Amino acid sequence: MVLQKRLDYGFNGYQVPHIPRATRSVRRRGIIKRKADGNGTCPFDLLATVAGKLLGEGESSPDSTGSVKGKEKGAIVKDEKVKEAEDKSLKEKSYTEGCYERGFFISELVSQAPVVNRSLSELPHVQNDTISRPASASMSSDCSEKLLFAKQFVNGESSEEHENFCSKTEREASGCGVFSSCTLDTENDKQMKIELSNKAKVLTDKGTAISSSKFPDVWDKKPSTLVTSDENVKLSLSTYPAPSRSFPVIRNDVKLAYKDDDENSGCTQPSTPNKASGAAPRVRDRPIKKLLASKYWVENLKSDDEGHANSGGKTMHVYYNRNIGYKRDGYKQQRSQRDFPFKKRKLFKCGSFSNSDGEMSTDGISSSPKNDLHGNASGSSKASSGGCAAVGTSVFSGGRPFLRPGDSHVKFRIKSFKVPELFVDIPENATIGSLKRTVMEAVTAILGGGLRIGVVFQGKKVRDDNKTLLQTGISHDYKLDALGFSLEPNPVQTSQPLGQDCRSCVLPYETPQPLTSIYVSRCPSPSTVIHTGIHQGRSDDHTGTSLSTFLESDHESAPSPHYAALEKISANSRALVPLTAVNAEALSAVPLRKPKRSEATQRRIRRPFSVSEVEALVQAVEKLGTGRWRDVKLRSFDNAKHRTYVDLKDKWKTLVHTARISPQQRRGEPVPQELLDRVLTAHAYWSQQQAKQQMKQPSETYLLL
DNA sequence: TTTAGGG
DNA sequence: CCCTAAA
Repeated sequence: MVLQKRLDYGFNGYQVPHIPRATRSVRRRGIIKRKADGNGTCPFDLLATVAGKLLGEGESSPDSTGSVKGKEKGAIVKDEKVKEAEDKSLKEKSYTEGCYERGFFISELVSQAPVVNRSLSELPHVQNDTISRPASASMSSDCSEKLLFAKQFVNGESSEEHENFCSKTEREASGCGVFSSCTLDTENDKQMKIELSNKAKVLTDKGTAISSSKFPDVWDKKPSTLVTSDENVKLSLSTYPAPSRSFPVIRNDVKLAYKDDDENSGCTQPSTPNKASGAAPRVRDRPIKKLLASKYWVENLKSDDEGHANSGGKTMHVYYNRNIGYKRDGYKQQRSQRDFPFKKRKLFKCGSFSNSDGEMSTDGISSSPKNDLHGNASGSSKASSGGCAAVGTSVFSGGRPFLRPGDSHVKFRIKSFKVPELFVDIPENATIGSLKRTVMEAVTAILGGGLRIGVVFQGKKVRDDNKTLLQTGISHDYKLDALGFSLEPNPVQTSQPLGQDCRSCVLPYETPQPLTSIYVSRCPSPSTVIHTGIHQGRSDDHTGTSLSTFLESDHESAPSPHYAALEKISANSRALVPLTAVNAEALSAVPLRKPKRSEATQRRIRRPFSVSEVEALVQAVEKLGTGRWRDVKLRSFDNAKHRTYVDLKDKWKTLVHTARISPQQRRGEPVPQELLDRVLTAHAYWSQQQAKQQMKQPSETYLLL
């Protein structure tokens, strides 16, 4: 759906602002302190990385021409259309074969209609396919959960690969996995879809593309390739919806993570390929590294991939099951264990907010990260027995309240925030750079807007904002009860973009469901940290989602790379931390709430106007003129609840501006020149009309006087 | 509530 | 997009 439309418009290029407006705003508001320069210094590069892999993998693609397209926008589409058919078939074939070769099960499902909002949980195995439509191949195994999973969507078809790290049996036997924490978010159909296009090339090779250690190579060799079609690659970075029986799930976060491992793997944008070697990497990799637990992690991650992608690989499967030491490969297993210590330590570093890099301004909140990672034994067991109905979004808290000598303050420590599912829909010919920015924007949007904090205490959601902590039961002396916070989308509903054709619509949180979860741990009284809390999920009022149970322990189990990956991703969400964490730190009267903005006045998420919307706007304005935004709204955006007349007015303002600047300076999804021309024409016309009125009015009044 | 503009 | 003065 998306693609077609775009093709119709015949443009291809896409430029993303270096620093998304939204980001700046957010930062300005103090939500995000860290600067996100389009240079790859931002933590979100991690995400981008995944895409990078996908893109780089296409070496063997049939339609790979090996050349790199220029930067010109538009005009590239024509030929592409012609080629599309054959390319498609080729790819399809290629992909299919690949899947079969690997013993994947391929299913075809057709969902022409944009079923974006479909509950993922409805179709455990094809959740994302639904979104992409036509032919999608989905691999699945007996194991209903996919711990790892990555996919590639091309031309509506999607190639994906799911990797299971455990079998049903395993899961059952082990009860709850220890890594529920790895879940970014599950049972959440909230997704973010981003679209943009660029010139970098992507290969739609087989599903294999995504996994396996060969990435680095491919990547390095071909930072960017060529594509002939305007296909989109969709990356779904999210947790797999937990089955009814929900188990902790680990997603392909891992994949995101490992890529950056290669110090110099060219996660760099096409334009800066050489940065790979030398000191340069530091600039970019550093942040990533911080997030990434360590190389060890990476290794493991890779291993995982290999192990699954290549059946014969000598990789190990890392299971994060504390109860059962399942091993498929002794060697690897050993290695994994060997690395544990490191991982743990590293994990702390990256997971803890105490990173003193100051970038996230979350310092000071946590003082003893290490302890935090080590769950309290009793707490752990308790947790596991609590039945992990892990739905994904859950919150925990644990630990003992920090008792202060004089007063009765409660300190909270939020261990981590998780970023909800992120859905990226990007043309194959998009550049890595734009992909990065896109993901960045997506994440920023999630973090910066439409979120509110939910508080769960003792398994119940605390809705009364006016209650005091004490009244609620949260006091400095409460036992091991869990206190949780959850990030939930604002009640603000989003409507579907104009009509059916939400081509490049950003699918924000259409439904109010918890987006993220936060792990909180009570600030440890001195050295004891317990962050194993269990909360029986309870349905949230209108959100219909439940805060699920979550358990976490790190005693025997080594932190999983997934976790690390998650942490990395989560790191970004640290942007959110300040709100709560800082408060806690400040230890103001009410540690949990930020009276002003955090709760009620959430900044709306950014929703770039699609071309279709622009067209509608232009058309309306041409007819109604400027200055009648309400009418414009009613006329063309009546059912786009998220577009207010002020928005339309603002959009028009920017459109006029856009039309006046050189194409090179434009950002975001390119607007057809034709439309821009109309904008200028209409603007000129109505300005003139207005001027006439101005001229007329004074005289009239004058005459009247 | 709408407009109109600056931020 | 947000915030607001004005209308």
